[in-house]
Amino acid sequence: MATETVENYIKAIYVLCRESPSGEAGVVRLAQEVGVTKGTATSMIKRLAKSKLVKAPRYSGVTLTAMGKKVALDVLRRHRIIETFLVSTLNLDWADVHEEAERLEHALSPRTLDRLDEFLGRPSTDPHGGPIPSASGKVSELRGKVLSAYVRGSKVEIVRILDQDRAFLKFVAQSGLKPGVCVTVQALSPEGDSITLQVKRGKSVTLSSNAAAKILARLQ
Amino acid sequence: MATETVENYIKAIYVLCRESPSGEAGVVRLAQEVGVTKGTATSMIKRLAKSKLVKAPRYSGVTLTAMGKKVALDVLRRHRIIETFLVSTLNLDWADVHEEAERLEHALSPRTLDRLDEFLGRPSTDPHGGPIPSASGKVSELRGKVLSAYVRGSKVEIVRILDQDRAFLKFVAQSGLKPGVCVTVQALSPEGDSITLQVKRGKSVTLSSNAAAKILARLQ
DNA sequence: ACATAAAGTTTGAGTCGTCAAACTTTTGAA
DNA sequence: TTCAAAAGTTTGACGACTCAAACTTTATGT
Repeated sequence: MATETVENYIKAIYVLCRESPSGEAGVVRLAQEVGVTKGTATSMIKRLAKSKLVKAPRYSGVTLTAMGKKVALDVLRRHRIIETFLVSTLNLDWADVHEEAERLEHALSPRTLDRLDEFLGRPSTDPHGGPIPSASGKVSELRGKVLSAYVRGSKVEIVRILDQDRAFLKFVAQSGLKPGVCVTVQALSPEGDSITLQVKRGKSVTLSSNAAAKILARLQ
Repeated sequence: MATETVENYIKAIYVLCRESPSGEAGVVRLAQEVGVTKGTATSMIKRLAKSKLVKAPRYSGVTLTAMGKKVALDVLRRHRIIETFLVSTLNLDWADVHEEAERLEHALSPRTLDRLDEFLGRPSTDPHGGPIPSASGKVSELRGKVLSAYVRGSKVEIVRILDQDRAFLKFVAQSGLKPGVCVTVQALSPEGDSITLQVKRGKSVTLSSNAAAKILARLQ
């Protein structure tokens, strides 16, 4: 069984690979994500490579093996089910649950996880719109484009928030941009590098394109 | 903050002190409880003593300091609230929840614990009848005597199961001796070293006095 | 193209929690 | 009372995970 630390590295590598265009995770970013120095990350990567969880050519990017991916999806499943529980059953703040789930995800037996999943009604996404991998390790990455990719006048539904940073989530919730909400692209300002959304009549929000790139939406 | 391992030792010491007549925990029993060798237990006790969580005169029994007791009650509170959740909300088997809670109890933030407690309706005991310490660290040890202490004909209510062993709990549940159930002492056999209880009309159970000493009950 | 910054690796050391085995103290039964 | 067994302690070693700092390789900007 993978240790808690190993699970954390694997999960971080998975996330980094997803969001990097090359599909590889860098050591420095990984170290930062896990909260260790780069030397530590390097030596852990070596161990992971030895146990066939990652591929890591020297002085190059890290990628998960099939085995590694399986572990990652398993951890992610636990993480997202717990987040869902914390928000929808215990009414914890949307922005706070990430760190809490981070700790709980390593302590759940498969049986308990399944009961929890059942109790929640087998949800398909977590509160941030992140898809919950199935028990057999399948994820349906939600179709949907980054907010900044739409043109003026588009009516779109928020589908997912990609960034788990507390402050950002707090802002997003404040602005009423939770998954499921429908908004209209009111203005695009290339000079101002920003996008303005109408959330409902009379209420609109302006985001930097950078921020808008962390929010996924789909037409209609 | 006490590490997970430290919390486990402290909790075990608390439990052993409760159940030993001298009020002290022995190293061998402690090691057994925590699942390590006695040498390991000794060295951990030293560390605990250094951080003022236990008193441990050389070659003598271990006891908790006020600080240690506070930690113990905090862990116990988490443990019992989680057990309650697992049984009453997730419908996990009565006999299985102990080990599960054992892992989860170290991963809950105070805020989440309180929400969980609220969700459960602020229960005062766990599914085995163990009292749940208050957030401020108070326990009301349930009044009630060991089953083997009653005389023939007594009508008593099961109050608590002291042993957390899976097989024993399984047997107890099977026999219908959960906390809250009323039974009558039908027979006492000093020769057979056993006690027979009538659980309901037509159903009776026989226990060794040893087993009966692990079940607490109170009159009427 | 080449200097240098950034990314990645290595080394040496430390902490935590553990074990096995040798050792010492206490205890209890003959 | 005495001496073996039980309880407790010490020692030396190990694996997992970490750091700081020195080092090497790769990428980049002028």
